[in-house]
Amino acid sequence: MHERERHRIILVEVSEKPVVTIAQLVERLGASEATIRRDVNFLHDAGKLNKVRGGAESLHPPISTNLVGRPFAISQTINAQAKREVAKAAAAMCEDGESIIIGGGSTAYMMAEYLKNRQIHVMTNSFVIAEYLLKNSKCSVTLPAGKLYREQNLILSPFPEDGSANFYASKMFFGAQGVGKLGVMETDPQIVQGTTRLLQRAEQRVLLVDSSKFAQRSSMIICELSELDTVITDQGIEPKMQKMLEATGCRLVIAPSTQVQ
Amino acid sequence: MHERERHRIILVEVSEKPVVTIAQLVERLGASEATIRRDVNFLHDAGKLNKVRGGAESLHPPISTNLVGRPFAISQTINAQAKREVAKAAAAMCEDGESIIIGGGSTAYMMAEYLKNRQIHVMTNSFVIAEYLLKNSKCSVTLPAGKLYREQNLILSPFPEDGSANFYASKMFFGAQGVGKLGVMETDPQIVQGTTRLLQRAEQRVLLVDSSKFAQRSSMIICELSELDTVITDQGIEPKMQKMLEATGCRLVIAPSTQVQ
DNA sequence: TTCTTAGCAATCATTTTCAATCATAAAAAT
DNA sequence: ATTTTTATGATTGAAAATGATTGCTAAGAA
Repeated sequence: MHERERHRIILVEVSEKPVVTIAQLVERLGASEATIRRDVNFLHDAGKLNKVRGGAESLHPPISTNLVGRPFAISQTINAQAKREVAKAAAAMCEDGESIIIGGGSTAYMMAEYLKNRQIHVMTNSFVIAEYLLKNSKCSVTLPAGKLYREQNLILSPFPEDGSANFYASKMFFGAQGVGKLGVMETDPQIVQGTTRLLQRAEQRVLLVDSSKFAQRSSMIICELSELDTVITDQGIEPKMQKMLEATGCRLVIAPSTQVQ
Repeated sequence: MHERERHRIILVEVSEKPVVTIAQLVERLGASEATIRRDVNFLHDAGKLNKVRGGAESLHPPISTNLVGRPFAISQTINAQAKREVAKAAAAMCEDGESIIIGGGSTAYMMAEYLKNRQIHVMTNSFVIAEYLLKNSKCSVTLPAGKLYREQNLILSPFPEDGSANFYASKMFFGAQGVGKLGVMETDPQIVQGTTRLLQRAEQRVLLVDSSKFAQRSSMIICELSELDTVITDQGIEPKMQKMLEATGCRLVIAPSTQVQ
């Protein structure tokens, strides 16, 4: 196996687990311990991962270890690296002093990490985002009214007068279950309702989806593609899908890869 | 198991339970007692958790503070104990399936601990109560809309349409800065506004104050004593104050002392 | 109070991990 | 074809982590 190939696999392993041991990597890659150590040292020097005694860990350790909803905890780990790149690009679109809305979804959640050292007015219906920003940032945080759903970690309300009507944001960032020609899709009708209500409070709508979401379909449409201002995704997006998005008139941002190719 | 992995798991355990013992962690992690102690010491030095005799507890305002062996002033300790007794008596007033509102204040906050194993519909403008109930109980949790204030850990909104209008509760439990002949008092006008708005959504109003609050005064009146249905306090209340309260027609509950004499 | 037990830090032996070194094999350059 | 460079694997002494033991202290019970 080639050196680059090993590096690539090591980074994937590291981004998916909080920590991998040298022994695990030896097993996974079939190389000697010495080689793995050299690889880990190299990637560490290159700033691609964090070396710890006994193995390596991600540069971005899971920000909230005390996640409540299992489904949420799981969805956070798949495609973690791509999601992080997307989230980083999204955070870069914000300026200090700006007012933004962040919706649910694990990609949007990762934005919180990149807003840590910023001063932004954030409205969110995601309880974990609120919790993280409250404890780790200087951002001001505003919540809509509603019931707290454990599985999705979202605040949702069946009533239209949920207090979000007084909020205005220049941008809203949100994730989704799937994206197709017909629009942006979610599974739960309550999530759709909560998201669309927030969407009306924002001037620009920015969709955050890792490229795997273009293959996903779901049952309920949040909004049409033409209603979006920007879509941020990772480099895995197919040219066909890229063309389709651009045809709808929305700006497509492909987050730069932070991985070794 | 890897060191980082242990640290991560310990932090999860600590954030999920009010207090976790060394023995529990030994069991959970399969490492020796010495190692666990070293880990706990490390995390303590790193400021990630609070070390207590026999184990570790969360850094964030632990609902159940270990009374023994704390360098707090004795009066403070007694106050905490009194608050806990009051909170326990308050929780005993609730029945499963009931809808209640819990306001801010440290006494009300302690109620959360006693609602852990209950099934109650709770609306609260206290972020920490919401967080605790979401993670540790089966209660359903509903929030009003508003901005999150870090110092008070409260959700407050200047707008009347904050989403609480659709909620109804049989009882509202709330604390206060001080209590006098003129009524229940608080310092911050925003807190007064938020509390009074919630008070209107409840059938019965239950005030939770440890007896030291009868000596306190403050600048803004939340409501008059005659508007209260019940006042719960501890055994430290003076007979004079007791008479005054009973004269207003509200029920006075003196929480039984749980302290060993 | 005094006694008993549980918790804790310090110590030491053992095991694991690590970086440096060397030797070999593969690849590249001459 | 030969030399040079590079990558890999094995070895080794040092450093770090772990687990068991011990003596001490604090908490709780009698």
